[in-house]
Amino acid sequence: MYSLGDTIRKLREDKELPLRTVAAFLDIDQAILSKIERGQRKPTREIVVKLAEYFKVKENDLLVAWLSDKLVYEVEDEDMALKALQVAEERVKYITKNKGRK
Amino acid sequence: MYSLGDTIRKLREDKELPLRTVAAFLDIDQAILSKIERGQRKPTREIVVKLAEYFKVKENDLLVAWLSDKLVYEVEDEDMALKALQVAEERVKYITKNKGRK
DNA sequence: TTAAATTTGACAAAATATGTCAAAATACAA
DNA sequence: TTGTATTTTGACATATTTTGTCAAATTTAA
Repeated sequence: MYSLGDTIRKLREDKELPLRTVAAFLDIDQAILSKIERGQRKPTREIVVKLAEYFKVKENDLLVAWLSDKLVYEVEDEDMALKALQVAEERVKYITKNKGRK
Repeated sequence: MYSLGDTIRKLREDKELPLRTVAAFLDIDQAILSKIERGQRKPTREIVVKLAEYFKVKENDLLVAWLSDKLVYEVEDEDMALKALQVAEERVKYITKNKGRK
């Protein structure tokens, strides 16, 4: 269960590409990419989509990692983190099920 | 499974209190409280704590509703919402388990 | 030691969240 | 209906957070 940062750092290092190269493709400063890989910054959705394209991995896999990163970040210093996630899960299930109706 | 807004609206209406009164206690504009109750605005953590105090309900119950509201809001227009929540849950469990160690 | 790559931190710009206010809408009693 | 209290709405201001830029410092590897 790896964070998005760990995942893209591995993808980049396996191809032996410098931050500079990937950052240029993404059209962001390499400093940001460095921080993203180490979890100090959260990438935008757009950057995640570009990363999937660049490394030719499934966009959805990266987006799930990205979204769950944000969720973990949002609850991490709360005691009721787990409980809140479980409640949110139930609510999302309910919303999905009733989609379209009233 | 009710949202935080529904919950506090019910608490307030059961006591037949106007927005004005509760908002004054919270030290916010009644317009904000109106929007919070209808889910158009997200209250701050501080406001949620004050609401629990005011209505004499468990602070944690309200905070769980508040946090899960924020989580649902964060994922709601994403296809992979449920998947992301499940991954986040696993990650939080892992983090909690290993808390203290490095 | 050099050169390339990475990391850091101060700062700026952009985006989002939060709050204020007054007017409009609603509810409801007289 | 009218009058009054309550609630809702939306334009706007302020505050906070996020995102990005840049240059210098650090690390890595030859």
